[in-house]
Amino acid sequence: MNASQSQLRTDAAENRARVLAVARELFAERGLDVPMAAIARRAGVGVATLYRRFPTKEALVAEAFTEQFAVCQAVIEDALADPDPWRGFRTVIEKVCLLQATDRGFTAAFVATFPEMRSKVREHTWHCFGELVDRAKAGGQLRADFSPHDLTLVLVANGGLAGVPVEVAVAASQRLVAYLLESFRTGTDELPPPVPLSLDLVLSQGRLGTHFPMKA
Amino acid sequence: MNASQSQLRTDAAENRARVLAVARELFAERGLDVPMAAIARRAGVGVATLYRRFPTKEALVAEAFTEQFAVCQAVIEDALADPDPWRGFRTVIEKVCLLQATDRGFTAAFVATFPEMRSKVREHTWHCFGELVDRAKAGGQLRADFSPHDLTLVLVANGGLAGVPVEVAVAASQRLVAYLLESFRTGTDELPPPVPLSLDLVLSQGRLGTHFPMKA
DNA sequence: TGCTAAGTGGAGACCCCCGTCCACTTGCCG
DNA sequence: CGGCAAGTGGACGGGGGTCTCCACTTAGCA
Repeated sequence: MNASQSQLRTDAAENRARVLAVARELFAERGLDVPMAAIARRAGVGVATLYRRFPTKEALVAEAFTEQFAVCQAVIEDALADPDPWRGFRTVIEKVCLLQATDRGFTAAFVATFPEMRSKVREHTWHCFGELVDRAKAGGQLRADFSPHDLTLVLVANGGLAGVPVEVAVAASQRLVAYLLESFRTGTDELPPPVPLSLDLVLSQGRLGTHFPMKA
Repeated sequence: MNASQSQLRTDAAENRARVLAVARELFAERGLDVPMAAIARRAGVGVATLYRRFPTKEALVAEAFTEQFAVCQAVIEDALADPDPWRGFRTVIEKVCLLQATDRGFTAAFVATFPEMRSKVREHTWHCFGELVDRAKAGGQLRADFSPHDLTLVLVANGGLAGVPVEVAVAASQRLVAYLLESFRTGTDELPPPVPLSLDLVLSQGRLGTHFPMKA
């Protein structure tokens, strides 16, 4: 897992770890647009050290968020193991949205690094979620016209909360999610057709203009 | 209304108008972070001309969006005139969200300039919406625990769509809004308490970190 | 303990953006 | 049609970001 760390000198390994910790902290607090210099300063190292360990800012971001993404994946797989498909479905959305609301950099990092992830992994996760959706529909608790793309929709909408203070964002996210889940479950009205808001589409834009100021 | 324009030389007035048009276009397409130089180039003028007419980028943004904000206000007031309070309520949300989805700069401009608006106007608009909410509740079509702050929640969530290509954003926004309206109307489940996501709170942060890259 | 390769920090190259300044051009009134 | 105030464009100052370079320090093996 950490072949890179094992051949590092011990002090270097410590620095690397501290940098990563600080990066996660700052990204969560302030979003991805914190300057590399700020991370370096807070970690008590020079900028060069950052760039020695992570060739680019994007690489640092990717490394800083792999943990969170792994959590997301685990959340989905756990949900599949749940005998109650609706509870599984609901939990996935709740947990992922909570993660997103808690960490200001989450959405942008997701957009910036997800395309890089081995597409096997992406497809697998996506497939699992599809499975979950199907089961929940079969159980009759999820509306039949729910589309898996609606997950992306939820993510994007919930991502709009980045930018309000975290405590507020969490509460707001919970209320938003509650509203949406209610529609997903009890809904009977006709909806506009599901939007093929595929992840790929959202991600494709590279950096997304106004929205995800991760530079490039 | 245009005391400023009337004493402009005719060529200058034309330039001013063209700049404004181009600004609206680019802000809508790419968000507020288009460089002033880009606007100048596309308008066929030099940067100095921009700064001669608009002391600062923020001023240009404000001017470019006053129209849209006036529309929003009109939408709310029209809705109050509607005899069917639920239809009024629904229409407000639909129209405002459509506006927002159509224009990439909308959300950021709103955040950047709304605090500047004469607070009389803000309060009035806000008051009107509250009225609308009360009526819709009295009519029994809007769930009793809907909070006017939920409007902000909708705006923020829908604002998350800035950053996807416009056509997609519009369709996605429509579906999102449909989901939410369904909850607002038919909802019966208990929700987490309404979040005091007041406009002021959202706006207070000055520039909102990752999310609203309007510089300052 | 001494030597060396690994590690380090900070200056600075490079780029992009906002906003200013000033020498030049041009509409328009008399 | 001539003169001047209004208008103009592009170079430039200042700031802030990413990433590089290089002279110096230090861990850790023999």
